[in-house]
Amino acid sequence: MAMEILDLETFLPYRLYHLADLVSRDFSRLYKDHFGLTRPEWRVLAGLGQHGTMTASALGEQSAMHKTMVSRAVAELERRRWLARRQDDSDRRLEHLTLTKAGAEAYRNMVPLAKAFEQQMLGRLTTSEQTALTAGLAALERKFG
Amino acid sequence: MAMEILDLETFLPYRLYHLADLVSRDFSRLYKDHFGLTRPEWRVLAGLGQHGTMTASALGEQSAMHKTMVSRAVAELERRRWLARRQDDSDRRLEHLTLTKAGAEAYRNMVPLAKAFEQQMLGRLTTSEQTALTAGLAALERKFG
DNA sequence: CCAAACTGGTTGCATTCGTAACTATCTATT
DNA sequence: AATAGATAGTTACGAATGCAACCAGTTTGG
Repeated sequence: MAMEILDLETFLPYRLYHLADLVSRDFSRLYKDHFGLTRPEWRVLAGLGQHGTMTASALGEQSAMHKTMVSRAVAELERRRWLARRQDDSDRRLEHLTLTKAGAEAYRNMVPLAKAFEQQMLGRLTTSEQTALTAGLAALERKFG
Repeated sequence: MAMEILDLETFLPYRLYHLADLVSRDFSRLYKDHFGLTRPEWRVLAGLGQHGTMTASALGEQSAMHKTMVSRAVAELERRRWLARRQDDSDRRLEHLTLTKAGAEAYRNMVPLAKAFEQQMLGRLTTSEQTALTAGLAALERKFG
């Protein structure tokens, strides 16, 4: 077969996707097994924990989620009483979302686990590998994001 | 709120996933719009184009796909007459898959598009950024894959 | 040999997710 | 004001995916 070949293993989009899938699958056990959260729910929790109060659209922008996913994740976390909604006074389309005590508590428990996961991940790399990785990702983000 | 904060934007699993999602979504237009393929179908095409003849399990391993996805993608490509199955003589559970003329033709058309995409992606980065990126990804792959 | 365990591949079912259409509200133009 | 166009968020539906159960064929150990 005298045709030009594409080597899948070294093809950048494939490598990225595959790695992200592996890591994400691994990480998801943290919030799935320990807290029974889906990925969108975890992201909403993370967003509100980090920023205090946000609207659904702001959440969507910050964590790169489609508004339908935000909507469903918020509904579920509200059902659990992990967050509360408050209507905006001047614009009644807007809802300000905040973690409840229980939600903040869950966030507080989650953060060290997440950081430990990341550390364990980076810990497997040498310092120069870590630098290369973050520099490379940052470069891609600058051009893509 | 005096709690430890996790910064989502710089959290490695999130960054990886988000970038991969952006790139993959962008790249998928190539095989979706031009050839009407799904991602699993594209990967099967790529695997067979690269390796000539493979079994379904080999495809699954090479391209990190669940065997159900391989099975469905193979069925669809067979329906299109882009690949053909041949039973193994000594082990009748095995099927050897090969691209047909039409499948090879599609592959031949696809490869330059994929390479151009990758080049365009890398082209936005400086040489040292490219080196950093591939080194960083390779390091992660060594420890994770 | 023959039952038990294993492997390649398919199918049914439940979950996840994205697109598009919808409701309600707000803004801008006239 | 009144209407047209935008925006926040929800919902309904379809497509993609994963898990588990399954079938057919093969290997292994008594």
